Order: sequence, then C-alpha cells, then structure tokens
Amino acid sequence: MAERKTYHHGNLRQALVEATAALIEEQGPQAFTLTEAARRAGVSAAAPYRHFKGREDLLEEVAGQGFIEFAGRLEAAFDGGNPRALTAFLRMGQAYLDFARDRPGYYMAMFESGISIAGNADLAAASERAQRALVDAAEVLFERLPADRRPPVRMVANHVWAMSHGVVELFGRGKPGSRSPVAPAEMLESGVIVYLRGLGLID
Amino acid sequence: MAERKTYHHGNLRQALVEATAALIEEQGPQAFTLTEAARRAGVSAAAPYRHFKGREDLLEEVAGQGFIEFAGRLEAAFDGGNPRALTAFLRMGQAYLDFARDRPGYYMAMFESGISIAGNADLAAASERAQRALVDAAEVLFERLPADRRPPVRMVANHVWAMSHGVVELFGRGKPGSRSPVAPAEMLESGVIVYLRGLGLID
DNA sequence: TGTACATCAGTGAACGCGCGTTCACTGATGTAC
DNA sequence: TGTACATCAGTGAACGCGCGTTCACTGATGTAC
Repeated sequence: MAERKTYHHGNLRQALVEATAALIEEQGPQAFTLTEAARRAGVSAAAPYRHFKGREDLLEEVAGQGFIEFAGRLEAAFDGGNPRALTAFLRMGQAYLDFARDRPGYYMAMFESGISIAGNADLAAASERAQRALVDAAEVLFERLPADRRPPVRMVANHVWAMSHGVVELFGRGKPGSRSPVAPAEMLESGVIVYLRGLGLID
Repeated sequence: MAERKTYHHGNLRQALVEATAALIEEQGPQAFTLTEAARRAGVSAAAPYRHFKGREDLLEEVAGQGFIEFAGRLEAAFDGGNPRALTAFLRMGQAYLDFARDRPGYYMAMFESGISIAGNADLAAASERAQRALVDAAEVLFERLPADRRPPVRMVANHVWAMSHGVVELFGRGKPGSRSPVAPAEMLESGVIVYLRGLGLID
C-alpha cells in the first residue's frame, strides 16, 4: 500500500482509517500504532496529524465508521420485518455475525479497543443507531402478540445483543482454542430460537 | 505497595501477579507493562525475570490463576445442583457476574488481553475446567427431563456462557456509555430464565 | 488563457519517553560439616 | 553452635527500539484577476 505518484495522497484520511482496521484485524487492537498506519498508507509519520488530532482520534473514526456500517447492515437485514418478522429477526442475527467476520478490524475497534464511546458525540450517535436497529426489530417481532404477553423490547434487544457479542468473542474467532466445533452462525441461531420460544413467540 | 525491609522480597512472584491484575483493572489490559508491575511490587524492573520468562509469561500466569478461581467459584455456586438444579444453575450465573465484578483484572487478562490460551497447556487446562463446570451443571439441570426432550448440554453451556460474557462486556462495566439502566445481574437472570423456558425446563 | 499568490497536505529531522530485556554484580539465605 | 560456601533473588546501569508528537519547511493545488 506504499508507493504513490503524487506528492499529495488524495485520500489519506480514508486510507489511514482502512490501514488501521487492517492492522487491528491482523494483530489485535493493541498492535495499532499511528506510525504503522502511516507507513501502510505510504506516508510519513507526521502526515496523519493533518487529518486527525492524534492516535485516539483516528481510532474513534474507525469505530465510528464501523458503527455506521454495522447499523446499516442490521437495518438492511431486518428490512422492516419482511417477509416474516421471525425470519427477518434471525437474518439480522446472522448479519451481526457477518459484520464481525467481514470487518473484524472495525468490530474490534468498536468493542475491544478501549475507546470511550460516551466521550465522543458522533460515536455515541452511531452506536445508538445500531442499538435502535435491534430495539426496533424486537418491536416489530412482538407486534402480533397480545399486549399482555409482550416482553419489554429493550430487554429483548439487550439479551440478543449480549448473546451475539458473546458468540463472536468466545466462539467467533479461533482465539480461545476454538471452544466449540459448532459454527458460530448455528450457535447464535439456535440460541435465539430457544430464547424466542421462551418468550412464547414460537410454538 | 513499595517499601520493604529485606533485600529479598519473600513473595515476589505472587506480588507481581496481583500488581498486574490491579494494573489491568485500573487502566485496561493494554496498560499493563512489566516495568510498572515491578514498580508496584517495590522492585527493580529486572527482578521479574527471576520469576517469569517475560511479559507474556506473567500475563498468562494471571489468566491461569484467574481461570482456576473462576472455575472454583462456578463449581461452588452450582454445588452439585442443590437444593434444586434450577436455583443452583441461576446461582452459577450470578457467580459468573460476581467474578467479573470482583476480579476484573483477572477477567480481562483471561478474555481481553489477547493471550493465546491454546498455546499454554496449564492455561488450556484451567480454561477447560471452567467450561466443564458449565457443561456439568447443564447436565444435572436436564437430568429430570425425559431423554427425548433433553437438549445437547454442550450447546446449552455455550449459549449460557455467551450470554454471560456478552452481559459482562456490554453492560457489566460503565464502558460503552452504560447502554442499559438494568443491572447486569437482573439482565442475565432474566435472559437465562427465558432461555431455559424455551428449552421446556420451566412451566 | 496566464500569472501571482494563498492555502493545503505533505516531508524529514528531532525530541523526550518508557518500554523489554540483558548483564555483571552483590546482599541474603540456607546448608554441610 | 559456628563457619565456609553454594545458591538464590535481588540491583542498577545500559542497550536498542519504536512510539507519539512538534516543528519549520516545501511541493502541489486552486483561485482571483
């Protein structure tokens, strides 16, 4: 990714974001350094300071872009609950895993890099959009249940998010010695189905 | 924790382990350095090398001790399933959260420090003991169900582990802007109860 | 269309820093007799 | 009980390194006229 023709890079800001994500994907969030990101973008170590306030700022931008794509994928997967709310909901769960698999650098920046989401308004907004996608989906999912049998949708969203995140962290990567022979996708789907049955949504 | 009277520390190995856990608890896994751990133990930066091969080795020892205490707590909480398997199972879930809350430095060393569990036999054994505690508990829990309605216990253990870990990571600490007003303990309990109902264990 | 000039986005050298690790050393401890 | 000596568990200085960040600079770009 080094070697460029012009003195000006042209798209350095975005190149740094992508280099950072690649770096984290390959070696973990701790391995990310501004210097190395600059090197990968083919630029001197001082150049990033034209686009970011510093190390932390770049990391937050990666996480922010991650949350936006993440939210977009969840929304697209649920697709308003079509054709059936349950199908759509399970599809959204798979989209969660797909994102973690396709964009591990972004996922780690979002959840494992130690950045403070609350301390950055843009980041907080992007993160909330992702949360809202889950809550809205739960809302649609339980619409057809009589009001007195509807669980609190926020609780459902949190449970499903927790299970999804847990599956990614514990079983999604080879990391902890591949604790299970079952694929993450099957594990999350079966877990969510059991959970929804427990809420009286199935059977 | 500095200041000691004798030239020999007396218990440096363990003091370094505890200093490391404290350091991680306060500033996250990335903040751990051998130098700082030595400083906290009141010892020169070279001293740790009398007890550990290096930075990684110390970190793995912290995680290893963590897994052993973790497994012990889970086993003790389940207590063979007394007085009732369901009560004991939920108690074990709370023990999971209690450990993460009481020993955050150890928990982070185990799950968030990027160490390779598979690459260290002691560590792998300790980690498996914790996993076995969950699987054994699930076994007891479903004993009374007729064989044809019993779910695969390993699956149950994995689902519960994933949900527990997800709750700790997403809602257990103030980190991601406290996404939920609900206490982690209630969140995990309600999640597990819904899940077990979905398996036909309740009602 | 051409030119002067302000602005932008890079460079490269330098800085201070703290890290992990090694080394020859030395003070304290424990043990053989 | 005393002493000689091997072993153990520390020290402190030194190393090479890469990091984040700053600075005066300069090449490229875009715009006013």
